[in-house]
Amino acid sequence: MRGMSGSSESLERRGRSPDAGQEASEDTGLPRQAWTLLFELMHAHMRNFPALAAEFELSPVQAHVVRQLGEGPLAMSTLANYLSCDASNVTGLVDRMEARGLVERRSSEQDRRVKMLVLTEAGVALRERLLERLAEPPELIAALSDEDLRALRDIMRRALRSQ
Amino acid sequence: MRGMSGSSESLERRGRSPDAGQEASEDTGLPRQAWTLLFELMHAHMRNFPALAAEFELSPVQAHVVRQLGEGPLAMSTLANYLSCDASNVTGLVDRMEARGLVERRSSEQDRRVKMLVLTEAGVALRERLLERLAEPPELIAALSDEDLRALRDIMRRALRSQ
DNA sequence: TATTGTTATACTCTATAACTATA
DNA sequence: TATAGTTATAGAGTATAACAATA
Repeated sequence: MRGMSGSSESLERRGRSPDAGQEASEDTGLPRQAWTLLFELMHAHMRNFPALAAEFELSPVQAHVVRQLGEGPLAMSTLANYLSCDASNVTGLVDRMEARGLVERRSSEQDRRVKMLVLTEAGVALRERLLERLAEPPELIAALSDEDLRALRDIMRRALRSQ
Repeated sequence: MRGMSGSSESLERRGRSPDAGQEASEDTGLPRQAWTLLFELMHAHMRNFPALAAEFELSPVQAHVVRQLGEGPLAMSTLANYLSCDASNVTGLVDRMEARGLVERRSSEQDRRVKMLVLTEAGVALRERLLERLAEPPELIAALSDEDLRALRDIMRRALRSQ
């Protein structure tokens, strides 16, 4: 479909040799080396995201909204914030998802300017299938050894802890 | 801006406890545990990609094209392939980038149906700045210990090797 | 006055279908 | 006939600006 594309090319300016990122003292370059490779893998995968969303007849953004909307009512302004987009876009986005019966607008009783979004029953069901699909590891990951997987999992936990 | 949003929410259906992904036998769930956490970090970061592209007055897709176009002439159809989009879109995309002086169309001499894309001098200069910017590790990664960074780098190398 | 959501407008990205020029 | 790129058209996502309702 569209979106970020994958690449087998390194981000390093020096070129694409298998050990690009080995230059300079290892310690000064270490975060950059690790990040560059991680970024490459990320883009290789994100390239498939629009197609994955399309499996559920969702646009990439809609898939993301369904994913975000799991934790109960969310103000439209909060959603705009999560999506890093202008509030005006959320109106049309929610219009389309509401027309498909995935979400509902409910006026807040505390502040009548605010409209809270909730998934419909159909939305919740779709979300469960989507999350299940998203959690399927791609080949690139599934092919790693158990030792690497354990290490990767633990490193990711430590990285996300600081969030 | 827009795009994938970050989330502090786990993909696991069971919930968002710090050790979601710990359930079941560790070995059967290991790829999924590692992937779920990696996916979370990916999305947290991809959320910033449109803003990063905008630093260079590029749309996300244009930024991606600049990145891809580093290895010399590329047929428009090949670019469409890389972008996982229809060839008709590449016409407009390249029109806009050509108008900005970033790329040039050159008719192939082997097959006069084909047009090869090359970065202009300005395009090359922009690409170098962009790659430099993309290679900057985000805080989440930069904060990891050297030991974790080394392990992460090596695991990513092994994962990408199988590509 | 400030904030929430909407509307209006414009641009980019995307898909499909029909077209052209080559092969 | 088949392929590479274009054009036409339509829909989705995005930004900015102006607006109504509410705080």
